[in-house]
Amino acid sequence: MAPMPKPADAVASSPGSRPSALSDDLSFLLARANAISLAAGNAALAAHGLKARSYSVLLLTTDEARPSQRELAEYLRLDPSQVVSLVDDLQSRGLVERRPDPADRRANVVVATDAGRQLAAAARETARMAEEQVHGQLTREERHTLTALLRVLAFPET
Amino acid sequence: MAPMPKPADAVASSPGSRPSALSDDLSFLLARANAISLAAGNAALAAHGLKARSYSVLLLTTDEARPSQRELAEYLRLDPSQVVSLVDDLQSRGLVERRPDPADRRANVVVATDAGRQLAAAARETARMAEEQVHGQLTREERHTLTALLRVLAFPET
DNA sequence: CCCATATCGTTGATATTGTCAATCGTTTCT
DNA sequence: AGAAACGATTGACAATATCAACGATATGGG
Repeated sequence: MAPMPKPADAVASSPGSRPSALSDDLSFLLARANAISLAAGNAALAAHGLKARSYSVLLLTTDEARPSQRELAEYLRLDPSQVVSLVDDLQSRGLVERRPDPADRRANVVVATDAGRQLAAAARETARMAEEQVHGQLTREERHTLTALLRVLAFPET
Repeated sequence: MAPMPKPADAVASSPGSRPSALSDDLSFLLARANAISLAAGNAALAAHGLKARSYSVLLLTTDEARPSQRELAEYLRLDPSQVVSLVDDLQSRGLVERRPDPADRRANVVVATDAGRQLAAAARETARMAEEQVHGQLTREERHTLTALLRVLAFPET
């Protein structure tokens, strides 16, 4: 059982093939991998009239947690005003509803409608397949490792 | 020697603490981790009058590989027209030069000036420290693993 | 209880970034 | 040589990000 995946390295010096200045920079790799993943996701979700953004909002509103807009903004790292637009759009399509938070009348709880849940389920399937293609080079175990490591960066303790 | 880092999972059901719908979605974690990393990088690099974008361009032009603008665009996943703007900016500040590619008169090779190299070195230090803060939760070995895995996603074979 | 202060959602203005088509000069293919 | 492809550039436009301000509530201290 190999602890270190070690996927085909030895990138040392194919001359001129790939600039090396950033090739081991975690931030850069993060940016590039994200760009690729995002492009694939958007392309796939377009079939449902969604983008990565609207998809993630929709999916979160199917959750038990019943997030408020502020919570959505924080979780997705968006400005609250962007969440307004996203929810406006989803709501206008009948996929989502704004409900007053009984505990705090300033806040809106956003919750998916039946249609929203239905679309979310379909889109989730599509997204899953798109990811499969993007992450296909990794074994299941590698993906688990990657997920765990990314979670540390994505949700820092301090 | 623990093969799997396994950083504090069991996120099963702390009620209301964190929406779970996306918490194990690789694409989402990628996006969020990148957003955090990018924000930290931009904040740090601002001290040098740079952003993540301009920094990465500048850094690549200090490389031996002497990238053309097209190569920069491809590597950074930018539209060629965006590279024009970035190089324009750096050039107007005397950090970078456009040189005709002797092998192809259509192409420009972009190369850092002495001032550019000097700034790049300083900025690199700054960036390194900023990353240290972002990735501080990971051990050195975990970072290596993460880098290797991300490289597979960032530079797919097929 | 009342006031000062903070929060949530919203709007609007503005900047930054992303995307696309068209063009010029050059290269490549046949 | 001529046709097609390519690199850089420009310009137009869409999408996204960032910020300040506001009305409606909440909250905490006096």
